[in-house]
Amino acid sequence: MKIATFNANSIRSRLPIVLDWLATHRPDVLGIQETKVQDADFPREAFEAAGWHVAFRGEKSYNGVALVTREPPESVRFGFEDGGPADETRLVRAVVGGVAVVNTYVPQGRAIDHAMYRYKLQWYARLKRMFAAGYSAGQPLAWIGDINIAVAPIDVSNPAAHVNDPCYHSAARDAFLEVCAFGFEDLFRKHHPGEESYSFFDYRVPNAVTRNIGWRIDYILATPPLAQRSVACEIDLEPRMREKPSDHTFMVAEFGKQNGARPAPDSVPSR
DNA sequence: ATGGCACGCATGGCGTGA
Repeated sequence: MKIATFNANSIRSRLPIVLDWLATHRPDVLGIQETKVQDADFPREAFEAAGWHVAFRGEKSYNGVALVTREPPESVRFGFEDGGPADETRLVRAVVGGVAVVNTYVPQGRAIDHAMYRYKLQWYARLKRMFAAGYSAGQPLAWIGDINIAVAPIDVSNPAAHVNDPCYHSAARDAFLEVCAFGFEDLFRKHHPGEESYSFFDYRVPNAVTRNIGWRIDYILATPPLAQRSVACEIDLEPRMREKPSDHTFMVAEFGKQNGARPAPDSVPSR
């Protein structure tokens, strides 16, 4: 099984790159963030013509998430259901091949003295409650997406220069780690301890990819039953080197067969 | 790396991203 994530920075602008990547890598599920398109204009037909299922929720210009799958997904739901802002264009979840998948576009935060930063911290707290209420660390569960945190110094170039950046500030790192305490393991770091690799490269930095100046802010996180099955997790820099790239690139994790064959009874999230 | 890019928009400069 393969699970992948990609912040597209406009799915319409990135359609050729996404369709090429899907055809080459054939993931079971690809979570996309920042589709930047309202649902009526989402290029659904292009995915379906290529044989993919796609579930999406977006808005004009901003945000937007999607799940692209080889098989029809089960139990697709958008947004929080906790009485706060649903943010349906930042959170989509489903069950794919017996694995629960939560795909998020966490708010970036703008600046640590901005209201959106407080909202970002609340977002992690809401995620923690959502996982605690609807899932178990004993079930195969993946939390994927643009999570907008470099969690350790090796996850951003020149970390000392970014201590007040909303994607590296200690309060946000702590809030992210609080969600991870539910039982998530960072699969890229599991397979590449100590490696300084990034998933985002600012357009404004010349030759950022070849100079390796960027951020690792996209993640594939897994609960123990799923993490134990992971055999690889890679950042694919090739799409970031193409013409008209996103500023992020793809990450993909591969999993071996589960022990036993059938999912645990609690593998479907409860309401 | 942060003046420098790219996105979408009832566009012709602006808000946003990270």
